[in-house]
Amino acid sequence: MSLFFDQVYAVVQKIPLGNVTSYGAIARYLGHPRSARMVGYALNASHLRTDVPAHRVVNRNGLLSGKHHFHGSKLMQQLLESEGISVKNDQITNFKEFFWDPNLALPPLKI
DNA sequence: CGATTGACCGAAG
DNA sequence: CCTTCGGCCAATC
Repeated sequence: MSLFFDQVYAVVQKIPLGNVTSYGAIARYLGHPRSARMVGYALNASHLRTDVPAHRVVNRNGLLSGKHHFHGSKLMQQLLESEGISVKNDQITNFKEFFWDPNLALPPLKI
């Protein structure tokens, strides 16, 4: 199993309930600032894992870019709204307030 | 084995 | 403000 994928899952699991983060933020935290696509790819492979709240990960604009990959297109929005996050037109309102940056909240992996 | 494709991001024009 | 482009790396064709 790829270590990078596993790292992604570990970070996503640490996202506090009611907060969201972006693919790029996770990628940067893992030391791959320009491998945000790999984060998305990793989440695509997280279909089997129920312990990975992928709905809390959106793109840098707060847009639900991955909603199509959920069981239902509206499931992602419903999950976010159930956590107190408002979603309008596939976009998180006040995204900036709900944003959770692992680079600030978590201790750095490498010194 | 080369080409294409992603749940992306940032910089440049 | 909007569009274009390069980069990143794995999986699929």
